[in-house]
Amino acid sequence: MKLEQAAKQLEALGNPTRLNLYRTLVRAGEAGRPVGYLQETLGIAASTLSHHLHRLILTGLVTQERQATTLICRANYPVMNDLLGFLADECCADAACGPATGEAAA
Amino acid sequence: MKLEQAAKQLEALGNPTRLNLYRTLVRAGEAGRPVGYLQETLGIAASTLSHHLHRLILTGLVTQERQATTLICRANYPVMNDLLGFLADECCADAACGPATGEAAA
DNA sequence: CTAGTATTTCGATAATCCTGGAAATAGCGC
DNA sequence: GCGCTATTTCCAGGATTATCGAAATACTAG
Repeated sequence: MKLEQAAKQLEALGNPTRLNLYRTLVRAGEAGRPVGYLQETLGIAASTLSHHLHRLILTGLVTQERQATTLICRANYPVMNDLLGFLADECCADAACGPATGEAAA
Repeated sequence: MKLEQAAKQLEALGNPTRLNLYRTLVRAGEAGRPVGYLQETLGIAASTLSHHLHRLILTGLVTQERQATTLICRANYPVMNDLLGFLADECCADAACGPATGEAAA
């Protein structure tokens, strides 16, 4: 069920620490960021970061790639877009959707 | 901080029951849906529904309006759009937002 | 192989959440 | 006011989460 999947992703983003982490990665773009850098930036314990990262990876929101001893983390844009699409899905079927109405019609 | 607010809203949506509930309301559009109807549709205890509803209301995602003895619930579209905007915010600053690739902003 | 750095896993604690039943409250119609 | 339905609040139990420090693992460089 798609709803279950979406709920898991939303839950993953629904923690300030993880949301912050995820946004950092989104900002970083394709370049991604090494775990160590993230740990310093966010100022949390390495184990805590690893835990959160793991969660984001499980939901598919983030991917990792090894570069020597360093692990590079990247936001998974397609997954994010999918999630946004899921939320906006039935929204604009109704005119009340607000300013950004173009989506549904187009 | 906006991030805290966004995290709370995402957390609110990050529960299958609540996400289902919220989507039902999003689908319902401006007409909204009475609490009783939602309870039957979702098939959960009234107290549980009330609890979840309360949470969605606290985060601003849902509003309520009294109609005699019945309470009508509605999705708050502007808030939803705000949240979607927050997520997509830095995303499309990078070409990677689409199918894949693009280059890093850094 | 050895030393060294980067990252994860383990273990443990405090906090929070989800769920439902029972009781309380809100508003309507008579 | 009284009875009735709709909804919420109170209470409790079991499950999950967030966080960290310490120990273990992964990989590179020499």
